[in-house]
Formats: sequence, structure tokens, C-alpha cells
Amino acid sequence: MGVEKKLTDQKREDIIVAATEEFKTHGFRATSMDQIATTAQVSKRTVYNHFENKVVLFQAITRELFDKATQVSEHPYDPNVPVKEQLRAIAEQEMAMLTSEDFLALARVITSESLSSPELTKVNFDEFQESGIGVVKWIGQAAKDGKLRISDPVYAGRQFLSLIEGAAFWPQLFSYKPIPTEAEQREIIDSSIDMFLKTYST
Amino acid sequence: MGVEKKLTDQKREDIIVAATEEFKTHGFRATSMDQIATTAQVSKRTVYNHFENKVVLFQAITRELFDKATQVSEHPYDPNVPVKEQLRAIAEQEMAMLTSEDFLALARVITSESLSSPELTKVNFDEFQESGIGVVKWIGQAAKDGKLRISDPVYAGRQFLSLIEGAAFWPQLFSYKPIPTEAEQREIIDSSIDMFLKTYST
DNA sequence: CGTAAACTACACTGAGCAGTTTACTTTTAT
DNA sequence: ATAAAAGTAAACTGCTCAGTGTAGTTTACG
Repeated sequence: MGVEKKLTDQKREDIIVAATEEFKTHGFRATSMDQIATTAQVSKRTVYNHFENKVVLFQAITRELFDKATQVSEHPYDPNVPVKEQLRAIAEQEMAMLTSEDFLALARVITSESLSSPELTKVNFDEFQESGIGVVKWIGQAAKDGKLRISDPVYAGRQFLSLIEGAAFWPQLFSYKPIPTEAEQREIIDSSIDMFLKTYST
Repeated sequence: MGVEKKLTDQKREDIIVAATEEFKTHGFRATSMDQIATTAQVSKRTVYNHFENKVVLFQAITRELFDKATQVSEHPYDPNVPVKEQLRAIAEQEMAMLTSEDFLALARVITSESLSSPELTKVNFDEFQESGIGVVKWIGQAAKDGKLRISDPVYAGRQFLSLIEGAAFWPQLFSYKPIPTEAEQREIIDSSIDMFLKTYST
């Protein structure tokens, strides 16, 4: 005992797992509560006992995915560590997030619904955007320290992230390209840093 | 006479205009045939007289948008023109496409539906992907001519497009950021070329 | 002018689905 | 052991929507 969950907790878990899968593959509208109940091997009524309605269930799931998938990305600038090394640490963290199954799942669920019902996904979406802020701050500090020649840290940060996302995120999100291997990820990171520093390094 | 269309052609046009608007703002599933008929000020039966069913109508519209929005982008390499100049021409053409309202509309419609019903948008999507091929060919030829130091033209092409898309496409697609002004577009193109050539120029 | 084609309003079928109700069974906690 | 809490199956309400059928009107055209 202690390990086995109570039945009700297990059922709740089953519902979440099933709903995540359904929402991930079909989106919000195209997923029915009956389907979720069937997949979870739970009666429809039980679904409603745990989650008030479909929207609540959906938001609970995107919230869970969001918390699992996104990290607070603070990157304090350290004048005693080489710029290249710090940039690599930032890139690796970003890469880890972009290539996690959870993050991709979240992105799929959210993008599929953001057009037809923006309010449904608005909260997550806004929080999403902030993920890039850490890099921008770091770039600003590195520039102030004289290590980078940068006039617009926000734009430069976007460029750096674009290089990574363009290779390791957008293709995976839409055309179901496989997530890059460790080796490929390293190459992407190296080439992005290389390009970035060839332009901005002092 | 000659200018006014026959009634039936006018009705068809009205339906297409209305359906385009509805699909653009609500997506495929969330748009009803009744709504389209109402907006077009046409009886529902007339919609069905012109288009067999909802899927056919949807595909006719995405096809039309696709043809309006995408250009065949062939970029033959010319050894007598400076690399930078040629690269700018490529970037400008790409930028023109990415920032056109038609292209953005198409991208929104397709992305919102590609997840929940891939087969519905598959054709357009595949054609989409090919837009980058022209750049890749050009890069390969420029490299062969000794003007660029590039081992992987496909990857380098992706990098170049990523820089442009990351500033002028993805933000507009998802967060309804305004389309960059002419001046901003020029800056994006300049900085992308600059970064690209700082890395790959011989 | 007269007829065929196209359009209209509107009722209707059948399906899907969110959410509820009911009557009953199983699990859990005291 | 037993009563409350949680689960089950299945029928049901009420709504939306794709697509059809019909009977009557308007438009195009020889």
C-alpha cells in the first residue's frame, strides 16, 4: 500500500492521459467527451465527476503540459565565463525545451485551436511568448560588458532563436519531421552560435 | 454589357468571397454551410448547386488562395552578378510572399486544420514545403562557383529562410503581430543577408 | 413568348455531441 | 458491517449542422 493509488485517483489519471492523447491528435473541437471516456475506459459520468465540462478539462491539460514543458529560463550574465560558453548553455536549455515531447504536444494542441477559439488558448499563448525574454536580457548585459556589438538586443535574440527554431521546432511541429538526435542538436547549436558570433562578436 | 456577369457567375463569386472570409476567420470545422450561405446572401441550396459539399468548397478556396499567394521561385545563379545582390533579390521575393495578406490567410486556414484533419490540407501543405527549394539550388551553384563556403546547401538555405521567417512570418501567423513595414522588411533582409554572408562568404 | 436552367424559402433527415438523469454496483473509510 | 462516496451503463434532452427534397419564383435565351 502507499504505492497503489486510490481508485478515484487512478481514474482521474486515466482520464487525463486519454484526454491528452485525444486533444493532441485531434484538437479540441474534434475530440468528444464520449471518445475520451471510451479511451480512458471510464464511464462518461466519471469524466464529468472529475471535470466540470470540456473546457475545464482542456485547460487543465494544457496547464499541466505547460508546467511540464516550459522552464523558467533565466540566464544571468557572468563576465568571468567566455561568451561562447554561456551562449551554448542558453541554446542547450532552449533546445531541450523545444525538442521535448511535452512541449511539442502542447504546441500542437494550442496551435490547432488558437484560430477558431483564441480565448481558449490565450493564457498559455501569452506565457509562451515570454520564453524568449531570458536570452534578450543576457544579450543586453553581454553587450554592456563590451563582449558583443549589438544595438538591438530584442532583435538579435529573435535572430538567435529563429536559427534554432527554424531547424528544431517548426519543421517538427507541422510536418512531423523527427525530433533531431543529440548529435544533430549539437550541430544546430554550434552552427547557430557560430553564425551569431560571426555577426555580433567584438 | 460584357462587364456584368451572368447571375449564376455572380452568385458563385459571392459564395467564394463569403466562404473565404468565414474559413479565414473561423477555420474549417467552425464554419457552417448555413453561415456561408447567409453571408453570401444566397440560399443554402445554391451553395450546394455550385459546390458538391463542404470539403470541395474548402479545397477550392485553399487552392485559389494558394495560387494567388505562392509564386514559383526559381533563382538561377548568375556568376556575373555580385552574390549579395542576387541574395537580396531572393530575399525580397520570399519576403513579398510571406508578408502578403493572401499568403498569411492561407497559412492560417491551413495550419488551423492541418492537425485535426491532415488529409484535408495535405496537398497544399506539401506544395508549401517546396517553396524553399529555389534558394537551395542557388546556394549550391554559388558554392560551386567558389563564392560561398558551404558544405550543406539545404541546411544553409534553411538558416537563411529561418532568419527571415522568424522575423516576418511566424510572429504574424500566431500572435497577429502587424506585417512589417517596407522599411522594416528592408532591415530584416539586410540583417539576414549580412549574417548569412558573414558566415558563408569566401 | 415560352421553356429550361438557376435561384429561393423552408421543412426535413440523420448524425454527432455536450451534458444530465436514473437505477444500480463497487470501493472506501469508519 | 455499513453507509457514504465513487463508479457504471444506458437512455435522454437539446442543440448544431451537413446535406436533401420540394414547390414555387426568377432569369437567361432561342
